[in-house]
Amino acid sequence: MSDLLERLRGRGWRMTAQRRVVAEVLEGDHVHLTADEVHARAVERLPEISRATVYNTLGEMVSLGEVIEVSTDRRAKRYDPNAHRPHHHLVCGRCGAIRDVHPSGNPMADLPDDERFGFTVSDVEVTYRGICPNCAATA
Amino acid sequence: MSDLLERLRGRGWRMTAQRRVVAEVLEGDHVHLTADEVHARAVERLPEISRATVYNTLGEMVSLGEVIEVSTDRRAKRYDPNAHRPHHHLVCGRCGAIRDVHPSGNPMADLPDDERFGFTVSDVEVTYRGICPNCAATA
DNA sequence: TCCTACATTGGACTCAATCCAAGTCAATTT
DNA sequence: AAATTGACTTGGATTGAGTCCAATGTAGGA
Ligand SMILES: [Mn+2]
Ligand SMILES: [Mn+2]
Ligand SMILES: [Zn+2]
Ligand SMILES: [Zn+2]
Repeated sequence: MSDLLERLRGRGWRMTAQRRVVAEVLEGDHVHLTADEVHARAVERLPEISRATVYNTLGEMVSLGEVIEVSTDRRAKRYDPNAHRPHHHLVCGRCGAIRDVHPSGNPMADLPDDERFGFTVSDVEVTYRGICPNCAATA
Repeated sequence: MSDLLERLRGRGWRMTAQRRVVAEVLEGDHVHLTADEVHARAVERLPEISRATVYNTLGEMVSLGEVIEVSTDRRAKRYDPNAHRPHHHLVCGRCGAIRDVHPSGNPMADLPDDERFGFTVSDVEVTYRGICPNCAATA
């Protein structure tokens, strides 16, 4: 049963078939689907669901903090249900595979005061890039 | 005289008025202009320059490694002539101001082997987010 | 069961970027 | 200096991701 769905229900959401399938599609670890991928999988369960609703639902999940948006390239945004454990991303430059990673240390502490230009720094986002073992094998 | 322009000339580029003004617009530190901003400034010097040429020229500078593309948000890409000293970015979430920063330490060393999933990691990109002093003052 | 505020829908629209065929021109050759 | 030619430039059409909207449908409370 959907962990994400349970949390959303608990927030007093009006539950609809559309929202249910979107939440169900986002189950799992290392899930980073585009809106169109979410839509394609949702359609398998609920053929009449529209792209607009998928966008609406994902957008609401994001503003509720239950899903995060990930932009590792300039293509479509990806939607990540792993919102409750802060993490960064490791991306394969060949096939686009994305893994959640948890670096040791705090990258924010690595920014010296004299490199802050008077900014109040509140967040840091780290993207590691490389080649995944699968692509390395099929070199 | 343009440092960037000198490097491009040295690579055997056919020199045109259009390429010259694009290179000149990209002079300076902490420069992170969008293609449209580059175009607007280029038009002041060469009124008939087209958007397509600005895109072409920026794209070539990028593939020559003389300019880097920066995507700190989902809006237009930004073009950064500071390609020869690796750096990261500090971004104001309110006004979009971008500063070049050089964190101490090597963020790539912060990714433990058991968090690499067999990837060959070749690059890391860090974006610090916060509020700039200007925006903090006009809170 | 009825009501209505909220949710869904398809299509039009935006924005950044790319593509293209036709025209232009920088640099080499004669 | 003129001719040549392949690279460069141009405006407009096209694409891709996402947003907006007015009309329609419906979940959940009364
Ligand atoms: Mn993730
Ligand atoms: Mn920069
Ligand atoms: Zn791969
Ligand atoms: Zn600011």
